[in-house]
Amino acid sequence: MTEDNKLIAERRSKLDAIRTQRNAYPNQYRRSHLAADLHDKFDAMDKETLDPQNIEVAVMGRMMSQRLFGKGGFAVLSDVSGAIQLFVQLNAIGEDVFSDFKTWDMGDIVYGKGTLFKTKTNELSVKVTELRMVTKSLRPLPEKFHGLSDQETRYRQRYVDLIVNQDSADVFKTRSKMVSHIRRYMEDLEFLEVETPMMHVIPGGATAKPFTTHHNALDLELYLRVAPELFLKRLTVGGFEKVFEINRNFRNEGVSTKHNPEFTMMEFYWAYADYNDLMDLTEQLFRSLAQEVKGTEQFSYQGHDLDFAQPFRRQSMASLVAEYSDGLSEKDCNNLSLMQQYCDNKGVSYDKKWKKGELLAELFDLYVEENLIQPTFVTEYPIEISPLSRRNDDNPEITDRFELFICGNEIANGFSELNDPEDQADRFRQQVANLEAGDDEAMHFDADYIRALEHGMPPAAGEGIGIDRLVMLFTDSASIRDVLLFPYMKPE
RNA sequence: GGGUCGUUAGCUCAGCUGGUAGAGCAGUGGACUUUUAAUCCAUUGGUCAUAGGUUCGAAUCCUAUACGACCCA
Repeated sequence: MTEDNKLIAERRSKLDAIRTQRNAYPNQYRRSHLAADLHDKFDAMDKETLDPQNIEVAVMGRMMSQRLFGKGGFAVLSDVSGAIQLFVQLNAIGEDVFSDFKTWDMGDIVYGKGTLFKTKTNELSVKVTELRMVTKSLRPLPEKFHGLSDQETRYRQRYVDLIVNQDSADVFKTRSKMVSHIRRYMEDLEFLEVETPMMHVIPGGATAKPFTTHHNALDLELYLRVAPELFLKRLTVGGFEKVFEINRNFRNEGVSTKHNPEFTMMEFYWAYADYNDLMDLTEQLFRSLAQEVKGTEQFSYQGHDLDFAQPFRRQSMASLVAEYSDGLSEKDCNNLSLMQQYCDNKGVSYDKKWKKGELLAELFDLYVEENLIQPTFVTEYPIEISPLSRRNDDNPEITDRFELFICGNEIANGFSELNDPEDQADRFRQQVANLEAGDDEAMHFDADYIRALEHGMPPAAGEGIGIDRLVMLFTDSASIRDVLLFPYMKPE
């Protein structure tokens, strides 16, 4: 990229000229209205009614277009709410200001004061009596018609993307609205919002590879958290019976259209509830989100029509594998050698060390996941892949756990919590064995967490909801990068 | 990690089987006091991602690298 091209040099010399005459970066100008306020109030009023009132307003924003002709011209200012047009006439502002105005560039930030009127084509505009550039833009904006479409530039220079692509700005406004709605929804249910550590001495709460960092003064290896789970559950021991946290997690894994190294989750824990209560809450939350964001419970994502008004399907993992694989029955899914035979026949590769739950999960990944378009709670997760979940009372091989899939994407993961300290210690030991066998996603032994459980954790259920993926769903975004203001990118 | 595609002016894009680099917008100069992708006339602007190679000659062919997009694991 040429840093000092001619366009920038020209703008810089205009700035230098301004500096010799006045403060080039003034901050005493104030607007009276946002663009959208003016449109809301006056768009409906006809010219004959509006013009004679001589309503005085002051607006500020980035100049996005300028159309000059002889002794007059129009400029469109864009502010956070929308855009408003200025009508600039030589007679009204004088020769000096007008000739100055003619040198301004797209992207300059401008203050305009004057009276409201409607143009011939009935567009609400400000007939300017006072005009001032408040910030010079030194870099040219992308062309106005095609905008900025280069994905890489959009992600790396999000500020430019936000200036020129209204769609992109709308995605992030929607994201903010969703997070705010979720927070309010949880508070209304009397969940308490808390913040727990991002830097962990013992990584835990999910099977995932952590980032490491180092505390200099303490000469201590620390891990960026992969999940807040174990801390939030300690809080239920402490008597906070309903807690939630909306915050960042960090996982040292691949980057894809569905994975960013740092991502946002809401996790919540609810004492005296079980995983069925979680599914009910989730379903209602998602419905109310759909109403809030979309205004309807029917909408589409990447060409798939979704209907959140229907009850979300709830189906066991084994029954889904039976449904989508070709030839395995639900009963077969409880038999390791039958599943291995099936894989051998189909040419599906697997690890001989896998237990039946692990192999079942693999088959689920392979055959089922991508087919789950309508919201589906997948239940009865095998114990082997659920080290923190409560064992089912009737079947010790499965846990009271679910994951929610929509359009083939995992959106949420929840379960009745394991609150038996001895069972939990056993499962940690199993994870440590996996870790020592080379599984770098396995969990560490967290002795303090066991100590907390030994004080007695109330029976509880907890869930994590991937906020980024949820935002993708509600903004019809194909890539997680489209819903992250500053997605991870390799250095330029 | 593997595969496919992409990278040309500030932006959006052309550029055929190798023969001196193009357009629109933006910019600059000029005309125009109700335009809205304003219009009209004139005009500036390039390390063709990077590094090698083939060739009399490379944006174009070959190799490697970087970054990105998409698909797969």
